[in-house]
Amino acid sequence: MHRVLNVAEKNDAAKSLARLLSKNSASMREGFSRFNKIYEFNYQLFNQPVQMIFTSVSGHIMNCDFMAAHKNWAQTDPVILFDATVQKKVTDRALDIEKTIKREVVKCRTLIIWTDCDREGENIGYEVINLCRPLKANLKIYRARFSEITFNSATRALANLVQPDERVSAAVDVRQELDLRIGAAFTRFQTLRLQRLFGFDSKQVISYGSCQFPTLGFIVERYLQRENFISEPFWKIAVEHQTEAGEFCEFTWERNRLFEHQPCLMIYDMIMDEPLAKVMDVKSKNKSKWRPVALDTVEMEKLASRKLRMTGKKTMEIAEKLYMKGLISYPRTETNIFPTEINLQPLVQNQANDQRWGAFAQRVLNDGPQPRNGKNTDKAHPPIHPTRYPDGQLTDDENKLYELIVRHFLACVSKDAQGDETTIKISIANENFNASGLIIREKNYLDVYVYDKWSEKELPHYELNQTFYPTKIEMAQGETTAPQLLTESDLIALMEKHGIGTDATHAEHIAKIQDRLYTKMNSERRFEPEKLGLGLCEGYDKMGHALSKPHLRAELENQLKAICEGRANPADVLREQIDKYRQVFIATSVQIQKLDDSMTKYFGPPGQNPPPPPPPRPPPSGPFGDPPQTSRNNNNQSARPQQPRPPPPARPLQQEQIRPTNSTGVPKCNCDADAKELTVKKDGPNKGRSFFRCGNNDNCNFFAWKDDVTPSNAGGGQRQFGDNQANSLRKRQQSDNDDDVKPRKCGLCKQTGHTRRNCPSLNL
DNA sequence: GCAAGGTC
Repeated sequence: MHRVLNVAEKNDAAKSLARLLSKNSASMREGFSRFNKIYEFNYQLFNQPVQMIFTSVSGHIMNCDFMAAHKNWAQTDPVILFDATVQKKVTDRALDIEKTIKREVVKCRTLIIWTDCDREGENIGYEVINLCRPLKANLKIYRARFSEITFNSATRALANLVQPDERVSAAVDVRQELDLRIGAAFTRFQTLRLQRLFGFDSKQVISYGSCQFPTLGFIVERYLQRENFISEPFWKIAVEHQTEAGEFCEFTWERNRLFEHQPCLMIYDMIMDEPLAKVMDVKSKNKSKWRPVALDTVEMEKLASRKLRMTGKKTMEIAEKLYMKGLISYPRTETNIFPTEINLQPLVQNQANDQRWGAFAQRVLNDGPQPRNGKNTDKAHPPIHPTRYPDGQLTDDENKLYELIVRHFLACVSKDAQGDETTIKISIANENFNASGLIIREKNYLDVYVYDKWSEKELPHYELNQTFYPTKIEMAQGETTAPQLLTESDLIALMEKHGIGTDATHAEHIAKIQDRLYTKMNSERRFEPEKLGLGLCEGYDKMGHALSKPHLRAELENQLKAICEGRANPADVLREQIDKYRQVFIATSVQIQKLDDSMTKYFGPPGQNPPPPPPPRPPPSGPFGDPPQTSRNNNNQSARPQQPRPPPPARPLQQEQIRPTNSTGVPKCNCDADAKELTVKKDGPNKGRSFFRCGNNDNCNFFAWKDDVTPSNAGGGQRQFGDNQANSLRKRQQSDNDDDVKPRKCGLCKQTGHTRRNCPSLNL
């Protein structure tokens, strides 16, 4: 009988595939590796009986590295590493696996590759093929393509065997070689230089990597955005109403906020002239809050970070343990679609006796589990889900993560929450304000998914066209606030978005840049760069090669895709990329002073060992404060941040309306003379308020309130009144300030020929 | 002593 060697990416897959295809009749024996067993059974393949031998690797069994001659850091000029010979060979820890495969393949006529159907899987397949081909003449080689490990999928793969895809594998070879050459060259160069100049410990590696550096870059970029942030004031109008029954309702302005004080004040004045609110629209509609989509690795890490305060790395370690105990499915997956082959019923049933969520699981069983699926599939693994109920003790962390996975799973297969949303639109003096309320009808998934909140808000009843006087109309000042530092969840999302790392590795990159002392998680669990991270990013950014930005990696990713799809030749891509990075490397070594200067800012001048204490906290004058004096470098400018603090964005409207003033705070009028300060004498809300007019020309229409041209006084006003007071307030005179001015002018812009109602300045 | 990618 012919023998067929089948090799999967890991033992677990080999075991499951053998079990499914043999209908549970496979026998197991040991190989050389204690983790990778051999499973055997008879099968009908190509219309003839064969003996199937299933075994596995453990991911990659080979690694790409330099030859011994180039492994010595001190004796190798790093630039050579762009051209030095590299070789791929079996790693020490995979020697046992190699031995098993070599022993088994010589007994077989056919080799079938069952590695994961992604790019790395194809490459791992070729590692196996390259091991086997020299040992057996006329070995027939096939690739099994399967989207999940189920009977149907595996049977279909065997009935439709294809050839392995050399292009896909070649793309991975290109990536491996580039990552190695670039990583090693920059790491050795900067480590040796910074150790020598700034006295870092000889054991402290200052690494560069095409994933770790952009990850650090995200953190530094956000940090600098915060440091350089300039807050801008804004103004808004808030309306509140308390009904006679005592019910309370807050309305928000449809314009949200304005960045200029004057126009906001004009509108506010207009509203205060006629503060009668009219209900323009009352809408009520069903609103659903969607249950979560099936769980993939990225989402699990983000959730665990936000809800369990667990780092991505920790989460993956614990998930791995749960997986090894058979409690959850494979935790490294990009798939958030449940394959139709998976029977969800028994998986829900497993949870039905739990005290915490058993009753909910029972409800799901009664309705029939209906997963909410996302849009991604890696064609290798299902979404993360519980596979059985624990029968023994779990650690605290294991319990927490298992609970998260179960609750997410049950939520995903249950029903969306249902509610009724009411929105009320009112208009006051042609300005619109909205209020919205929510009543939850059915909590559904929210009953089990304790991580989501949906807050109810009840509104008073309003009738269409009803009018009322608000209890409070307030013009409030606020200011824009700086963006927050990144959480781990933010960081993972950014990496995902820019294609930095894979679902299996981003937690490792985040851990690595902390190990390297480039960044740390602060007490609020947000990432702030350390001096070393800031110095490195700033230095490289000044050189202008965007090494700390994600674009280079994204560009490589596009080229790899082109290789996979046959649009690009792997050798060409490799050569181009190596040439490009060699150039970047050379340019970097020419401009390395820029890195030294940035490092000097944080670690003091070079040549001192050990490094001096850090400079004092930067003064508020700039993002970094003034650089310390360097003994070697007289040109302090070079150590300054290259980007000066940007001026606040110009706001032309504001400049027209809030006039520049002279040293005593008096503005120029329209005929360019110093304006004249007057005070409102007439009784009314503005009595006693100072304003400016042209001092010498009746035809000059200039007017400005004094508190509008005095920056320290630019805040908003606040007025409160009850319904009974409204009449007196809305009768504010538009000519309060026009004591001695004829003819009457617009109360807003002080021009003649129109009134507040049709003032052109309201066309904001 | 270096990267990133698999996996135990």
